[in-house]
Amino acid sequence: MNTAEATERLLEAAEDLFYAQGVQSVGMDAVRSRSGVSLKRLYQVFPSKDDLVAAYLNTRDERWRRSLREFVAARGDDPLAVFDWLHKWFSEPDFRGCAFVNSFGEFGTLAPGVAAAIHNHKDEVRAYLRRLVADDDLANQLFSLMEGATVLAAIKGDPGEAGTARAAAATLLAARR
Amino acid sequence: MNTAEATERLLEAAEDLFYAQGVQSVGMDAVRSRSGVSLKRLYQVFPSKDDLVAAYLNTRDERWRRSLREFVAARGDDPLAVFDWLHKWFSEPDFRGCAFVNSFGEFGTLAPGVAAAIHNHKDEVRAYLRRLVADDDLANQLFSLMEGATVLAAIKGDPGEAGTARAAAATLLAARR
DNA sequence: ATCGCGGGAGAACGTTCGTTCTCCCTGGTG
DNA sequence: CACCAGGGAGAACGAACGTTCTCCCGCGAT
Repeated sequence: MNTAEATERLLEAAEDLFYAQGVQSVGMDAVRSRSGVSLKRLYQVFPSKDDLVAAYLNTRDERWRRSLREFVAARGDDPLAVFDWLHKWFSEPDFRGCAFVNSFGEFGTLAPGVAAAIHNHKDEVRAYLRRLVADDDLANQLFSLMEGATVLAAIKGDPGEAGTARAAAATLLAARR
Repeated sequence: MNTAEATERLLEAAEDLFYAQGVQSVGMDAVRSRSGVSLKRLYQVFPSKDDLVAAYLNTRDERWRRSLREFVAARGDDPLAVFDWLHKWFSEPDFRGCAFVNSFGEFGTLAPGVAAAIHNHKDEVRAYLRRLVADDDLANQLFSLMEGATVLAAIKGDPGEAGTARAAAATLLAARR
């Protein structure tokens, strides 16, 4: 097994485990078992758990935003499509909320690499929304709705929060015309 | 020191430490040191850390909701006052987001006592908003805005998120008239 | 004064976890 | 075939943590 494949398998295992159970309750041994990559190799690729966590967050950020971007683009960049995508996401069987918000809950401002990844993710999403609606205030309001819907859907296990936020977003969009 | 005072001091220490640093990274020794209550007494009052955590969340829930309720009542139960209260909360120097959302990030659905406390808190807040606006759909939308603003204010350290959510709430309220 | 007991301080125990080390096998090279 | 660099499996190590245990003191009852 070469380094590239080991990296890929490690990130896949880390994402599955960290997202499902939280970072702190997953040991490096669990990552080794699920990935099939030896501990020695693991520590060659990611010298510490912090490095693995940062890499997990950054790869998840990119996949998550790409999925959202492509879905919305296929709907002619309609801002309301964002909330339809949220509904789809919330309905996935292993949905457990925003990985970045959850990690913030676990680490707060303590771990610098983690905090940087969280900030970067939220900044990128906000910038995307601003491009989508071309109105910074409105974009910020939609962002708040997105985050709130995600948190509540995760806690309640109810994808319907996406519909609530969508209706609010529709009202906000209509008020700007 | 009697049991009642020990309980009070333990809960105060637990809340300070758990909220500031997260539950998992605070050991029972730290709670003992800050509270000045011996370990023996600690385990008499709270037989396990889980019990202490559940008690922490439940006392925090009650204080938090009472503070919100009283503030909004003093403004004639104006729903927008909710967001002014949020701004005040976000501006506190030790603000670190919603304790319940953070705990959800740490424990997910794993710890039953914790999960129950989280559900209870969110249900109570939602019920309060429904009483305030007498329109369930609108209440749910405002709830989403509240949660989103809280998450973003915590991550960015910016109390201004309350103003963004307030503006959105004003638009939603106006649209219902 | 003596006894007994509840409580304080903190050592101790067993487990878990991040990280490193040991041992052995493999496979390519001369 | 001899050799050795590298990697796999997992033991080992040191720290941290939840929980329990030991030891001792002080105080109320007899």
